[in-house]
Amino acid sequence: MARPREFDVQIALEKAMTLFWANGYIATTTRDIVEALGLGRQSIYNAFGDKESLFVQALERYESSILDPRFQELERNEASKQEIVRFLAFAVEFYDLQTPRKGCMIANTAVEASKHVVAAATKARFYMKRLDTSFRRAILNASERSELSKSLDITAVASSLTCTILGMSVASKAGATRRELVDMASSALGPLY
Amino acid sequence: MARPREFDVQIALEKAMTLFWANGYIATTTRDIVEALGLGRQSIYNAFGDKESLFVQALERYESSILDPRFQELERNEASKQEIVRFLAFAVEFYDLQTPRKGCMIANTAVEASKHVVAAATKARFYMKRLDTSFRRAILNASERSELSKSLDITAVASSLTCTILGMSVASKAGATRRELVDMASSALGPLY
DNA sequence: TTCATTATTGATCTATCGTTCTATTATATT
DNA sequence: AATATAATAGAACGATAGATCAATAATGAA
Repeated sequence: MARPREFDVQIALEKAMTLFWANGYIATTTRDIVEALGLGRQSIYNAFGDKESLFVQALERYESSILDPRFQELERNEASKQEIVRFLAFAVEFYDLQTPRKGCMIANTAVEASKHVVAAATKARFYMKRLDTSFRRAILNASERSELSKSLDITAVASSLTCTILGMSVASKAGATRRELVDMASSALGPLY
Repeated sequence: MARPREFDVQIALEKAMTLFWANGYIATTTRDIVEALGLGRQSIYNAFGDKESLFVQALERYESSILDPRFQELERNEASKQEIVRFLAFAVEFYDLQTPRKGCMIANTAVEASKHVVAAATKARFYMKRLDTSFRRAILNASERSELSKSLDITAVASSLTCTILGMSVASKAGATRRELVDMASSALGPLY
């Protein structure tokens, strides 16, 4: 009935995600996008709508392709101490190995884009809640298995771990060494031992 | 010999600082600046140079008027546990009471502007180092006074406190409650007790 | 085969970006 | 009082922002 699309929408979205992730929402121009995606302007507008809409879709792509896989273990019902440790260990790898350092796209978004893109503010808030909730659940499980000290303030530790993940994102962009990132993570895990 | 300036440079810089702090470097337009400062374009260019130069001066103003006073206690040679606790307590107030939440200007800069303003990247790196160094020194003092557990990894705890300060900045912008900020701070202080 | 529909291409739109120019105004020194 | 100097106000600059238009190409359904 109509002419078929010649490019893969998911691949294009992946490229847009990488671009926004590295450069932020505001600093990324539609010219940058056209160039990075290797497509015509109109094709991009047809497929994704305007810049803000593309950005939101790129954010969602980040959630599904980057975040979700990493949350999978931590969000299991039986997740416990080990899953928290593994999550933090992964965060260290994730942040350290980026070249250039891009940090966490959602954390970046909270800082940079939440004023201009309503959905970005919502997603940032939700991401923080997601971190907190899953950490909390895992700590609770560990506590029930008597793996932890009785006096542990579960709520506080969950908040602290969430804070650590966000802080590592900023620190990595500010040039933290791998060693520093490792220390941040391991020290935040202290209360669990 | 020449016509005197009609406005106070420091007051104008303060206004520019607040604007950049709230909206970031890229998203702040020269129109916004002209409007916020209540001055003519040319007067601003005369006094501060171009946008990037004004931004750097605003950053330096932030350091001297916001950061330095808060670092004063923590950076004393004899600073110890109490100064760390007070620093964190202040950070909670600082982040929580902002309306709207602006976080830390340097942390924001690390995320948003370090790609576009070389001086911003440098300052962010330096700020992180400054946090780390002063925390480390204070922990060392506390350790020498036998206020801490012998087995404490001083380097790791310093990194962790630094990470917490940065993380709280992001968290506060993402809508963290006061309670959450308090928990982040107090949990990061755990190793000191 | 025709036709409605959508993709593609690239030119083009208006608005706004950061910056500069021009003309005028106000002061300190001579 | 005259003059050199810098501040001020506002128009204007070229460049670029995000977005759209117009023309052409390619498909499936009738």
